[in-house]
Amino acid sequence: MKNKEIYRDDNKDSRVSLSIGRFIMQLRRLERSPRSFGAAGPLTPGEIHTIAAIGCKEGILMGELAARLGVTKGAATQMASRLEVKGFVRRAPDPADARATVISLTQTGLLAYQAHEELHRRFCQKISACLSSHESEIFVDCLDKLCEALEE
Amino acid sequence: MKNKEIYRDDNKDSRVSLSIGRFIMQLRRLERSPRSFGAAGPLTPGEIHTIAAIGCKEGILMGELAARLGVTKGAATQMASRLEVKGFVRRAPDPADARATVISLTQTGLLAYQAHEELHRRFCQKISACLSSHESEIFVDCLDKLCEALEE
DNA sequence: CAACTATAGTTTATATGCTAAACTAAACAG
DNA sequence: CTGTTTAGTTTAGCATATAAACTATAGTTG
Repeated sequence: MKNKEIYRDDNKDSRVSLSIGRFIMQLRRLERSPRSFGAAGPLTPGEIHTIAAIGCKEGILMGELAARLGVTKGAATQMASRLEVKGFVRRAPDPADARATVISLTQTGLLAYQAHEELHRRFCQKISACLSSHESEIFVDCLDKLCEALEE
Repeated sequence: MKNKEIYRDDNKDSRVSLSIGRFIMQLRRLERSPRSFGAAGPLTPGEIHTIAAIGCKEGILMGELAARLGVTKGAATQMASRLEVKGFVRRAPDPADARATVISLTQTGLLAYQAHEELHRRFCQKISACLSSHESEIFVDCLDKLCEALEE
């Protein structure tokens, strides 16, 4: 009886961990492929994530961008440079602090940003179609708990 | 009233999408740092994942390894080469098919594998401590649903 | 005020983790 | 037997970072 209980616990946890593993694989798959956003031509995952982060906040500074993306300032600078060359963003000195750089989207960048937002909206709709309110709540709760657990 | 309903729906879905986003950031953070497994010295995420995939199945073929990891055969070969140089795996021709290569763990590789398994066990216990049976069930269900949705 | 420290961003070199393409040898099909 | 497919390997290149070194600016202290 007691043994059976332990068995069930183990089974439950590896079911969860298996599903998490699959979810992660799926996320990885999605994260790997360049795709088109608007009329902007193909953009790598990193590029569109950066555009999205810039589009979220008017007049973001380079250091803020780095923080938002969770990368080093060097990485953010390199990506911003690349997107500037491609015509998606503009860099300008910050009037309030001569050391700082303000990054903004060009018209092309804005198109890409908007296309990404639309995709995001579609994703949210998909979630809506899949999960009930109750499920969503529990899912968010579990995922947040998992994130906390992963902190250690 | 109807408008309010839509508002609530949007809020629900962006809660989910926000949590997923956070989860992804956390995964990224974890995926970036080499760590020690057993007495094996530091191993990159890719290395330990490959060791884990090899350890899972006795006498895995290179193509199977690639499939399991969700990468190209070329990528699998390169990683196996690297791990062979480091002494974690062995490569041998498959007796059943001269084109094929069988990959197995060395003693060092096995130590790393076992250490990773122990970590995995700890993770499962952590999940156990965090989530009730009911939560787990719903969580798994949601994850599986989202995986399917993400296929498109 | 000057000297020192901290900070923002940039640049460079390097590592990790892939992919595609080209190639070789073996297996399979007709 | 010939032609096609398949397994693995190798090479070149790309994406996405990091650390370190650097320059210029801002802040702090005496």
